[in-house]
Amino acid sequence: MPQLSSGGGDDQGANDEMISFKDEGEQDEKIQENAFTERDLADLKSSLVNESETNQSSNAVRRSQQNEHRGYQEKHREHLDSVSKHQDGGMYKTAYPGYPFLMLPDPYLPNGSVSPSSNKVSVVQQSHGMHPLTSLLPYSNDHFNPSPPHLPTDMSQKGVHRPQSQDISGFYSLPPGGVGQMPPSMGWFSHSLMLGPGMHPTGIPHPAIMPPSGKLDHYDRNMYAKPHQEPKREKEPKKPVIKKPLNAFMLYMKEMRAKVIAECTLKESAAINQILGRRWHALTREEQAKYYELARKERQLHMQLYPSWSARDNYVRAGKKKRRKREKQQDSSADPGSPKKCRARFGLNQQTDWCGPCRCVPLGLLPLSPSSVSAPQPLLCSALHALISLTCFVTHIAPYR
DNA sequence: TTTCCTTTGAAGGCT
DNA sequence: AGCCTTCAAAGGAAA
Repeated sequence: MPQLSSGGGDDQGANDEMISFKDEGEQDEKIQENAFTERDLADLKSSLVNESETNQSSNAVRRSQQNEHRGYQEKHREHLDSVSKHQDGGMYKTAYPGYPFLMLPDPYLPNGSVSPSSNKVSVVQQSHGMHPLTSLLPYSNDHFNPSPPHLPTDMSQKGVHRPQSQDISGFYSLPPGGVGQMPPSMGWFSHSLMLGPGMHPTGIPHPAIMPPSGKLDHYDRNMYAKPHQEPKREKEPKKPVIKKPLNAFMLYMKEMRAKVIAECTLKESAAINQILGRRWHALTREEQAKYYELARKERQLHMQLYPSWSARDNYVRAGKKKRRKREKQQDSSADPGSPKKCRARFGLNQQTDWCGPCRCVPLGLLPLSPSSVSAPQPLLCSALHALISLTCFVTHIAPYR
């Protein structure tokens, strides 16, 4: 992972982003060619720009929380400034002044996430005595403890997912509602920078560690306990799963999903993701840069916490999926009217297909399923697509040109 | 209960 | 180097 080879603010990471931006530039051109109207763009941009205002006005509870945060933020600003200097030459302070306090949900916690636009904002969590600020930070530090009983001092100690530590087990004996339940959020800086001197970040359980079930509810505090400490367990705890760090788009999705759901009254994630994908392309580079930078920090912290982790570790379904894909390809080669081929044949973009993103005609209504489209039917499919595309253009695209 | 859908980006493997 | 595959999140739908 070359982009992580150096400490914060590494040039390699910047290069990566330059590449990304180059791609984005190409994508911007694509967008202009595609069916994105100026009105769409304006709406999207204005909505993005005004998001914070909207959030504030629409969520009194959160506003009060933010007021509460302010003092805490200022309290920590000096600390964070020094952090910025160490990690990024203070870039966050200058480029993204509020960065560490971005209300991004935890990228690793499926249940405890908190987002500015999310309706999952948990007042309950804060009522448990947690400082509200903690919900604003991008990482979880479920096991944050200002005075942990056993501080691992061995800097060579690696990934916390290894069930080797009585050191770690101490973090799980925190009472419910205490700091041990601090939800999503302590950011990339938290482990290494907020736990006090002597605390190595890799000595702390991390939210990226997920139980095999993927549900944090089932997160067992004894997961890391030595076997002899828990002599009688009906089942041997399975190896916890360390999730991939979220990329820029995933972070953006997490933040914006609730907003899109509210705006579009859609619930189907696939449709929402299509919209979010289009909005992502509509973002300016500066707006995207915020998420690229967050993602870079995610990767950096993830690598610090789990140096030996590989994305390959989670390729559990590889064999299964490969097999299925091969079978599908075989089916599709036998069936010239498969959806993908059909769409490709008639020049409908797989990603921006009008039938999909605008949802004016559910794809499911099209005769595109392999079972229903056979060799002689592409003509019908073509005609339908032409009709649908025309209708879609007239109703959704043309009026805004 | 499990898998699919749908998006973008990162990473790893293969050619 | 370029391509392909998988997985990150999300939750309803389908199998």
